[in-house]
Amino acid sequence: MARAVPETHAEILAAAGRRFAVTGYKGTSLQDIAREVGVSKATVLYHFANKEALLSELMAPELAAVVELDERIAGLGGDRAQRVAAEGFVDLAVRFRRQIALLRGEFPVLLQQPAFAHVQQISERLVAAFAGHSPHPAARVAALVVLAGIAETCGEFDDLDDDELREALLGLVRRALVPPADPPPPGSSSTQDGSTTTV
Amino acid sequence: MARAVPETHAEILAAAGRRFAVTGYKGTSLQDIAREVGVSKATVLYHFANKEALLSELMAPELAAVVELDERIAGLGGDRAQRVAAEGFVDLAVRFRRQIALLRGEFPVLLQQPAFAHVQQISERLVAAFAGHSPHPAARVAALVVLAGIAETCGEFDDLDDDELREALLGLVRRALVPPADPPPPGSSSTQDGSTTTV
DNA sequence: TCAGGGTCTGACCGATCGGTCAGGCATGCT
DNA sequence: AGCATGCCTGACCGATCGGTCAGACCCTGA
Repeated sequence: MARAVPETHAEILAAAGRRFAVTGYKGTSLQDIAREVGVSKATVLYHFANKEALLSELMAPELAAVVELDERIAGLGGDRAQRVAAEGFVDLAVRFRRQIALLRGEFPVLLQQPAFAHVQQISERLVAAFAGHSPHPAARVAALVVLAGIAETCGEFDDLDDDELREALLGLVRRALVPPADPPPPGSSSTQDGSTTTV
Repeated sequence: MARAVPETHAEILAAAGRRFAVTGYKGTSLQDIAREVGVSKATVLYHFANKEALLSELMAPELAAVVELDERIAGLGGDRAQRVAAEGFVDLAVRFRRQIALLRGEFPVLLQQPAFAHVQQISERLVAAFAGHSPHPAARVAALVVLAGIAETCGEFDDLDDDELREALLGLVRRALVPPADPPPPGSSSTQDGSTTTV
């Protein structure tokens, strides 16, 4: 009531971000968002075509950054692709950790929605780059686990500043990922492949 | 139609598992489950008090295993706790990867439900054990990322058999987690702490 | 033959969801 | 003064949700 300047659009966006972060996308109703802003649900739908439009406008900067990282990786060979992907992804995770946090546990749902259709393919390419384009189980498992783990948890470290978190994540990635180097000999399945990581 | 033996209970449970795995807990309706079995929704609610009862009966064995792991870790010091937790958790992840997969992206929601209330505390203790009870950011970040990453993705490696997956996960955990050993000197924030992991 | 319990069902309930719509109310231009 | 436009609203829509309930259909044991 008595809204000086029609900044309602931005207020709705901010409220949606806050609610999504707490109760998730599917778990947040337009009514919830409207209540938090202090307007009617119809007003939310006056400013945004539908619920999904709200989400994609909220995620636009992050989406653009991911697309840009994907383009930077495209065409790079195993070794360089892995390094660029790892450092680029850690950077995104740190910069956007608040926004990523609000997708907690909703990646599967969101990737199915039209606005995020191509993100599915991008994330697959990212995982492949993390694995250094290696088909070896150890490389693939490490790549997916680390990537998903970072995406899922980067918003939880409120007590760390950006530099501390980046440092910790980069260290983890360097230790965890297996170098693409020369593919291990097939046949023997349980070779103890020691340590030697360091991206 | 023409149900020889009343194995409906088990069929509903199995169908619920399948549906939850695809569309998630919140994204699956009792109607969906009933349709898959070929019975009415009322039948589902005849065999199970409510939707949550369905989930907790579905997860009973996994829950028991996690509780048992938690008890095994209790009272162990940093070094031993980390090794036991890591190997125990990897073992659970491999054994129950199908069941864990059906919780994809629903851990936050599920942990809030009464039937899973104490799992929240258990998982916190597990993360602490993964970090070797170390407060160092590198240890905490590695612990949470790896644990969440494994939980989130262990159901995705359909092409790997149990031994292959266990091998890959154990390798990853040994590389990624930082040993609790002697706590690093506070003050300097950006020490390159090399490699040397091996749980 | 009949009673009773286990199994299953359609019809129904209140709540909530995302979304639509006609209209109210200011403001500013002509 | 009259009119258009932007912003906002309450009332309403059909769909779907989890859950309830009275009764129908078997099978079994007395």
